Amino acid sequence: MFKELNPLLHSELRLGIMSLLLSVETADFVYIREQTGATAGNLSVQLDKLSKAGYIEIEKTYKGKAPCTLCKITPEGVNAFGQYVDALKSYIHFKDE
Amino acid sequence: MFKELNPLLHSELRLGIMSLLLSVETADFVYIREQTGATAGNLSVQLDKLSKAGYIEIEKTYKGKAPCTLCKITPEGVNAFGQYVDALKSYIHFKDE
DNA sequence: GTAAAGTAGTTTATAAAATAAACTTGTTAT
DNA sequence: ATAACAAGTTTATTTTATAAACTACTTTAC
Repeated sequence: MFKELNPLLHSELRLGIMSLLLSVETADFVYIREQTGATAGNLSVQLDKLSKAGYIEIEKTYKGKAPCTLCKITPEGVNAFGQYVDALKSYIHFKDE
Repeated sequence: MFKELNPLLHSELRLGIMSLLLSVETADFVYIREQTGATAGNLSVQLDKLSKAGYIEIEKTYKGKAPCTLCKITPEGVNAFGQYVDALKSYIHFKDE
């Protein structure tokens, strides 16, 4: 009846991160924090989870002398997101758009 | 950027319950348990939360001699669900259907 | 009739998760 | 040098989901 919702994606912040990364393909820590409104601590933890799951890749670089954490969605991430959306459709009937 | 996802609805089981009640308009405890695959304990707790939020109404009746807990979505529930779906669209681009 | 097994549901205890507060490391401005 | 700031991380706290254990009642078997 209802498809299982991947618990890693069924989280407001992680869903926002993934949604963002889907649209821009690469974003740094500060940008993600600003766009999602998350606290740095929370963001750090959630990025770590997504990274460990293989849904995103994290590269630590520098922007000038300041550290800069770059994030990028992986093909597995894109796939998992697609499946999540598909599962959502068993709960919700989307029309329009 | 991203709309807030009502935490009461952003839960796999509660979303399933609400989705179910939207389609049938009235369902009893056992039916909901079967359709969602939830354990009785978990279902009891989540129905209570939805009821306390005013999203569903619970009526305790009898089916013959056996107790029967009837659930029905309220207008506020319908409305909250609609807003939840709307918020989801800020995270996800739904096409088709 | 009474013991055993089953049904419907609740309460309570546990495990997992989200989140923020506190901290670390380095940098820029005074 | 010292103070204030930026980018993150680690740790601690609170919340939440979930299942296990329980209650109350009913039916079935002896």
